[in-house]
Amino acid sequence: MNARATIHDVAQAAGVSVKTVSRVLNKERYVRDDTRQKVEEAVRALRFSPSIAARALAGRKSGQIALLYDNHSPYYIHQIQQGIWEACREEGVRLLAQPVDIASPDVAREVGGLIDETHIDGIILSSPVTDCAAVLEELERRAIPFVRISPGTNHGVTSSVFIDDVQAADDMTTYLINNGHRRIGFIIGHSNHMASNERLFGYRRALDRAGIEYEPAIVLPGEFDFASGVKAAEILLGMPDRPTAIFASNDDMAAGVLALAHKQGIAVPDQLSVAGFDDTVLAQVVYPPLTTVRQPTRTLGHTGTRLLFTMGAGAEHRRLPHELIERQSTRAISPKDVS
Amino acid sequence: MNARATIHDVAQAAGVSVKTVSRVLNKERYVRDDTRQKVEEAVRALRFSPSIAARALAGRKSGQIALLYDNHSPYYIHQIQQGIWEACREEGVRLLAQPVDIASPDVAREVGGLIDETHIDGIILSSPVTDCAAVLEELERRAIPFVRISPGTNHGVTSSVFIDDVQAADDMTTYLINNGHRRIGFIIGHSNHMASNERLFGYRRALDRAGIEYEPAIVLPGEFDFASGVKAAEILLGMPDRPTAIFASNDDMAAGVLALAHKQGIAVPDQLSVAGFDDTVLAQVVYPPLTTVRQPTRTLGHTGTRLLFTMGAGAEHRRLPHELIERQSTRAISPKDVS
DNA sequence: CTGACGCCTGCCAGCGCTGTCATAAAGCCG
DNA sequence: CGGCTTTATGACAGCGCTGGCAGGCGTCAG
Repeated sequence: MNARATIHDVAQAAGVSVKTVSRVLNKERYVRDDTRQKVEEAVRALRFSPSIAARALAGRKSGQIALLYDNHSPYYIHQIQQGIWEACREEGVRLLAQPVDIASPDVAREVGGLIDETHIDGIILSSPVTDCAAVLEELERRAIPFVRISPGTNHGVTSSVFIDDVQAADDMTTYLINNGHRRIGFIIGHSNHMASNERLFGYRRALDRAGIEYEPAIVLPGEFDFASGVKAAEILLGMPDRPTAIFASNDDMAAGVLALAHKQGIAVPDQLSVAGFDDTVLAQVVYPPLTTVRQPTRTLGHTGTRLLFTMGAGAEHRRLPHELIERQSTRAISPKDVS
Repeated sequence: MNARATIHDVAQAAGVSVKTVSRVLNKERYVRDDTRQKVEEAVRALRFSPSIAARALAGRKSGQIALLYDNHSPYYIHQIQQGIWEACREEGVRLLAQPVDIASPDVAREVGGLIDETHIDGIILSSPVTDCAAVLEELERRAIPFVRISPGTNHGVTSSVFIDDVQAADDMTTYLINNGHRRIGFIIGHSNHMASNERLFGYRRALDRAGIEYEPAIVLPGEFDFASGVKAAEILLGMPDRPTAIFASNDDMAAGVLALAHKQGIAVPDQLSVAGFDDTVLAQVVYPPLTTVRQPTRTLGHTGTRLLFTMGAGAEHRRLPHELIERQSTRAISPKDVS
């Protein structure tokens, strides 16, 4: 009752050899149906769960994968994680969530240590770890399968899942333009996320197409967090001729803009339109709820994990659809509204 | 270079036996200083990381602990996790974060499976898993050490960390009363969190002490999430004689109240004071920033983990201080303000 | 000088599984 | 029916580490 059951106990209970139990557990071929059933019954009766440790030691795989992240938006990584977990559960695989510091000189060693210690047989990288050269190198040296979620760079040999950040930012910018906005402030994301550049590029592309001149003065750097959104907003809203709309590269920064607008008594969306990106829970929690680009975070995690499990078939790059979500933080203006 | 280094490689490189290497790795006594240094050098040179799997299999401990959670506030568990991770890193222990569903009839089996599979040597329970009878029973049957973060019930044999929820809610209510509020709406937390009752109790205690009658009509159930905050607010703010203040049992629900107030054009804090609980990041992200009770989440996680590591010394129950954080969502009213 | 004891190190078994190989039974073909 | 392949099962070694034990050496009291 107290001591854990081992494969030997199961074998004895089922009247077969340990190897046969092992075969059943690993769904191998060449086990007669009635044998399989006997074993399965014994497993249930003894509440047997195979030791990952013993498995990892004896075999080639451990049934564990790891998620590496260095992302400061809890909502974002929470949702990614959720999707990964679901996929893992379907597959009976355990997940190790591991935060890393991609700026640290020891990242590679740490990731290497993680692999050696835990015998994980696959890794999921979330942005911005996806583009950390030291980590990628280490993973390749060890020839461990991995997939990347929202990577910024292309990579032939390994799978990835992502959305079209350029097009998404273009869509949002175009939406604002179609709503009559001509001066649209933009807050760039954290410089270590490749997506930041792509979103900026999409913004510029939409502007270009509409024949609106790009104004560097109303394009400010940010770091994907609330505080940097406030900071950028302080500059943008302090301008004598302030933009009529602000498009922030993620929801956290958009929330910062909203907060400052409230504080300064600028009505959103009546006097200022604000748009975000990601559609994390945050977008609906602030007031007014944010018009934003919905990124299917959960699905990104889920799909990425599935790709990892089916890696044998070669690298696959899957683009998932994004969606513009119109809420109450943006409004159409007529040209005469512009001061 | 490619194949992982084993303890044998290290032993050979250092010119000692594997057992001696093992002694150095485990900081055992009885190793000469120069031997220790030779070994440590070899470890560094070979970039050796001991296999957790082999350790777990051979020895009594695996150097892994798990965090069990079933909490839908990403900010909250993120911060708890943060604290735990720091403590783990100090100790060279790996953390497995595991979501569970305490309402599922299989929780116990799942937790048991986790223990069997991973050989973890300790568990941290976060609320509300802290009070899930099935889980507690399973853990006790297996005699695995665990600590509880913010448990609702007392438990002699195992350590815990918590804040005084009753006092904290009392403090906040008293603060509102001292600001002239007499009709204070209250939104209860999720019924499966013991803290919910305690906060309600603190609210009532403060009311009692001030000689204010308890009005069941303005005390509504919630579920610790944004949506339930909105729902409760719809009722409270729809009353002909609505409360002048609303105290929500956590920040997520307070954010819901804020959102509805905005939508209905009720100015916060001028026409309505709103208070939250937890002081997660969310409290500063909404507008106006929430007056709330700061719970030292990170420290709760860190302290809990330390208690787990030092469990041998017997169970310890540690109460951490809370703090009332005054921001802009509350305001004093004079009696005549009341309609 | 001897014995007792503390310090340091190495040998070996074995943790709970899977891989490899051997072997037996069953199916198939002309 | 003999020789072939396919299916089904078991024996056994060994993954990388630690626990238990044996044993050598130095120190110190008697």
